[in-house]
Amino acid sequence: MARWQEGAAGRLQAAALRLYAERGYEQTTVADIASEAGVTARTFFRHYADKREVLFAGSERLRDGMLAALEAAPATATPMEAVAAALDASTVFLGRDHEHSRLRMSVIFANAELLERELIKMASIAAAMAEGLRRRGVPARDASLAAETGTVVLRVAFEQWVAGPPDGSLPDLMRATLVRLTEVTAAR
Amino acid sequence: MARWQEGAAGRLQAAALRLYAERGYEQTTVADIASEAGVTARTFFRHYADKREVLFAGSERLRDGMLAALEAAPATATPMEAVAAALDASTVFLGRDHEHSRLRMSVIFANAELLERELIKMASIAAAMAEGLRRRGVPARDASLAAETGTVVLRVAFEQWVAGPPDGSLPDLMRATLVRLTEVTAAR
DNA sequence: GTATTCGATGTCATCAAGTGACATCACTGG
DNA sequence: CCAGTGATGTCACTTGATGACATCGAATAC
Repeated sequence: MARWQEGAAGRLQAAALRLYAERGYEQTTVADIASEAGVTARTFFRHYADKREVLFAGSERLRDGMLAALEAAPATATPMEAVAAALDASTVFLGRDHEHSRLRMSVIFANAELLERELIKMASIAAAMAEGLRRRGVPARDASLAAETGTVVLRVAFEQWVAGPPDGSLPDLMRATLVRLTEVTAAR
Repeated sequence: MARWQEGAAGRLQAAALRLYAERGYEQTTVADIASEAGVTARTFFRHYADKREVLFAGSERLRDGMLAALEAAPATATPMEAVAAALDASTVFLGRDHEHSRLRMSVIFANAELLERELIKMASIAAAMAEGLRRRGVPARDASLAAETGTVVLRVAFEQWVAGPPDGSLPDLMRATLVRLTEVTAAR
C-alpha cells in the first residue's frame, strides 16, 4: 500500500484534464501536470504510459463490460442484437457524469493527437467485440461489420448525448441511433 | 525547382517503408531513414510533419476523390447511395498496387502508433463525407451514420482485398461488403 | 557571361517526451 | 527494532521535433 500521498494517479488525471482544458494539450508539459499534482515527471510516467493516456485510463473496464454483455446475450441473438446488448452495457460506464464527459470530449476534439488515441480505443473495443462474435460462430466478415458498426452507433449517440442537455438519457439515444442506422443503411 | 537530388520525398517514403518493415517502426530512427535517403534528419521533417506521416502522404487525394464522387451523385440518391459512389471512387486510389498495399498494411498493423494515424485518416474521410452529405440536405445524424458506416465498409473490404489474391477485384469486394452490411444490420 | 534571387538543404542549438538505473523514504510485518 | 517492500525522487540519456541561420545550386535577369 502507498502511504506517501494517496491517489497520485487520480490527482495527475484531474490536473491533466484541467491544464489541457485551460491552456491546450500541446501547451501543457508533463512537468506542468506533475508539479500540479505534487509529484515529479518521472512519476507521471509510472502511472501513465504517455502524455495522452492520462485521459483514457479506465477504457479497459468499458471494453470488458461491453464484452461481457455481448457474451451474455442469448445464443439465439443475431450479431447485431448481441452488439446492441453491449451498447446498452456501455451506457453504464459512459452516461455517468455529463459535465465531466463534456469537458473531456471538448479537450479531445480540440487536438488531433488525443483524437487519435480516442479512435484507437474505440477500434480496440470493436476488435474485442468482433472476436467475441467470432467465438459465437459468426463469420469473420459479419463479425467485423457488426462490431465496427456498433462503435459507430456508440460514437454518434455519445456525441449527441454530450452535446445535449445534462439530463438526457444516453440509453435512449443509443437505442434510437441504432434503429436509425438500420433505416439509413436499408435505404438504397 | 529543386536540382540537388530530385525526389527526396519519394526516397524518404521508400526508405521509411523498407526500414519499418525490416526492423520495425520503433527500432527505426528518423536519422536512419534520412541517411538511407541521402539527406539529414532536418530535411525529413521538412517533407513530413512527423515520423508516422511518411506512410500516409497522399491520403488527401483519396479523401478529395471520394468527396468529389459523393458530390457528383445524383440529387435523388439516398445518403447510402452517395456514400456507395464514394466507395467506388476509392478503389481507384486503393486498388492499384496489391503488393505495396500488403506490405504497408503489415507495417501499420504491427504498430499501435501507426494504426492510430491510419484511423484518424479514415475519420477525417468520414468527417468530410458527412459534411458533404449535410450540404446535400441530409440531417446531421443520418449524415454521420452513413459516412462512418461507409468507412467501416471501406476498411473491411480493403483488409479482405489485401489478405486475398493479388488479382482480386477491390470494387467487387467493396460492393459485396456494402450489401452484406445492410443484411447484417437489418437482422434483428 | 555574370550577378541576383530563390528554394531546398545542411548545421547548430534547444526543448519536450519517454526510459533505464539507482537511491531514498515511509510504512509494514516480524 | 530491523529487514523488506513499494512508491517516489534523482540523474543521465536517447529520440522526436522545431526555430534560426548559413549555404549551395540552379534559374532568371541584366
